[in-house]
Amino acid sequence: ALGAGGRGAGKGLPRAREPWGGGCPHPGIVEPAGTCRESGAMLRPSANAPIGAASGQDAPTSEELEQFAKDLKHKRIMLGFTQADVGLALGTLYGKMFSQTTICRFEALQLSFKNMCKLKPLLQRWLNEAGGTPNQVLAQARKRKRRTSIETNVKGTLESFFRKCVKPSPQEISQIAEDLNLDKDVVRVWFCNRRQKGKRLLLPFGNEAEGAMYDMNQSLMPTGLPIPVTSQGYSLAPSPPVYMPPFHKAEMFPQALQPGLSMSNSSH
DNA sequence: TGTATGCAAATAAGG
DNA sequence: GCCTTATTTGCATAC
Repeated sequence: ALGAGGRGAGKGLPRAREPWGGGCPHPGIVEPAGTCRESGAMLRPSANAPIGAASGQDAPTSEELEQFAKDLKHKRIMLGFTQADVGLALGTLYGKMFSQTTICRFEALQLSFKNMCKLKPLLQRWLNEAGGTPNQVLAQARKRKRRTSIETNVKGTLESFFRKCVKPSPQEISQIAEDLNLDKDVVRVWFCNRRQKGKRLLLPFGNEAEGAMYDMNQSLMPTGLPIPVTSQGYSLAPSPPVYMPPFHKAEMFPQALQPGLSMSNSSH
């Protein structure tokens, strides 16, 4: 199945790689959503202060994390492991698998400070034992549900449902899931995330006209294409799977939506 | 082929 | 059990 995930990724708008000292008030760690907003998890300690709230008593300083990330990368390369190897090893050795992406972001200091602190012990352990041979493999290395890739046309259909009703009832969700042959939870989470996205997209532009289009408690009148209706009374996607979201401005200025993106377009 | 990154699915926490 | 909000994590893909 083709996910919508990465098309266009890595191109023109690189996620700001805050090099632990950039313009952000919290230099170093890239915040998850990328803004410098003051979130508890994102609070970054001052250069020399130990982190208190981030991850417990002996949380590392940002300098320590930075050094550790460097060491990790260095040793990994020395030993001939790829980022994917490391992520896999964490799963087979310690029961918590990670993707190449996560390892990459750890090395590049692109995770939140809190997240860095959380992952460090595992990676530290791997680092300490990397030279040896794995002696035990955990059967269940993956706990997190595998990410579902929703096909583009199915997404289009979901968007159509969403435009008609942003908050379907559990029964409606079940029906939609059945219609689309998706897991009910996948549909439920999709609507949650979609509502979240809608709100996020509205923020940078205040309550402009587009904002008025979005009411969390109201079904929306489709503004554009007619939407076919199933026998159950739910609309089906219009044949063109491509949905033009009502938040055009946001789409035009993704930096504003991805706070992690730097307007200065820092390159890596 | 390994790494970097946009977008969004999944999860955590609190209500 | 479901919601919202915040955050973590990975798929897909460009480099």
